[in-house]
Amino acid sequence: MLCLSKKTEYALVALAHLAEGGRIASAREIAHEHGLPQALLMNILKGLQGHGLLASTRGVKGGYRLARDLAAVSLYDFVAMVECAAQAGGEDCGCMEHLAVGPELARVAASHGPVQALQLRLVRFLNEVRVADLVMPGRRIDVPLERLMVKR
Amino acid sequence: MLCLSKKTEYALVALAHLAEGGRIASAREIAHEHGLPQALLMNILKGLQGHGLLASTRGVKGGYRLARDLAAVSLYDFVAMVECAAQAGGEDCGCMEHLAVGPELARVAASHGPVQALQLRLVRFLNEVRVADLVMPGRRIDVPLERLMVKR
DNA sequence: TGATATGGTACTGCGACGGTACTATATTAG
DNA sequence: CTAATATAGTACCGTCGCAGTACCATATCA
Repeated sequence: MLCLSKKTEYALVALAHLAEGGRIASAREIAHEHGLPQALLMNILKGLQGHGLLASTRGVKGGYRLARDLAAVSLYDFVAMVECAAQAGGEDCGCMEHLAVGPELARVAASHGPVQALQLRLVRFLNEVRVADLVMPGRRIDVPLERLMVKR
Repeated sequence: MLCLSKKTEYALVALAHLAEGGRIASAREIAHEHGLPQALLMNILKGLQGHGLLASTRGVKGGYRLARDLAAVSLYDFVAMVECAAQAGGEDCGCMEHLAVGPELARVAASHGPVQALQLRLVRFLNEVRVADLVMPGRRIDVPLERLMVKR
């Protein structure tokens, strides 16, 4: 139902890097500094740019910088952006459509299934946590050696 | 980092079924009643039995029944049991070892990485929610037609 | 003894994830 | 103008875990 992958992990590290000082940084710089696979990170950042979370500048002194206030971005939105980076086209790539939000939430809660109950809690959690709560200037950035995973 | 799969979903439905009246029920009965794949559900229930969440009785009038108070089981424990059902042997199959709990939590929080911050929130969430909060007698049980999923 | 049920184990198809490669385009420096 | 750097876009691939199946052993009830 919920899958937070390495992409999310990498994206989070990159965001922390960018948030620290608000400066512009290239994918290569970020990747090398934190030991992330460069090519993969580039793809992830491309996706985040397509979703409007990052702004990009091409060319020699180019790179990525934050385009939105991280305090205004919920974990829900973030996961949606990262995990659905593939389809950069539309706003809503639909990969989180099953997790009802907003007006749908009431409808879901009313159906009262155990799965729906979990869904409800999950969405609430994801909406409450802001990316800024996780990624804050001054935090120590490091990538865990082992995967922080429940299973896989 | 976190992966709630169909197994979790099915297990939740089964638990709801068993909680409703506290009666014994066979895997076949549960599977047929809620349209779950029978063979798969059997495997899942076997796993939960191995972890002590369910008690089983063989034979004609046999089946599964709850063995623990669901109000005492956190979502964290539950996910660990379901997702790690494969290794029924030991208590701790280790698949959630990366998500620090208890005394480890402080250590994790101190390291202050963005990933650790997320980890912290996640573990808190998983520990706060009790299975009984999701699975309650009287709830309507139904399996969603579409997968309630964030991605996969 | 036969039917029903779990226990255990082994197997499999498929798709997503993690990661790579290549080409095009834009920007800066010399 | 050219070389270097950087993103944009797209296509590609290997591996691995999930979802699901199958089979045999064992226990219980009628």
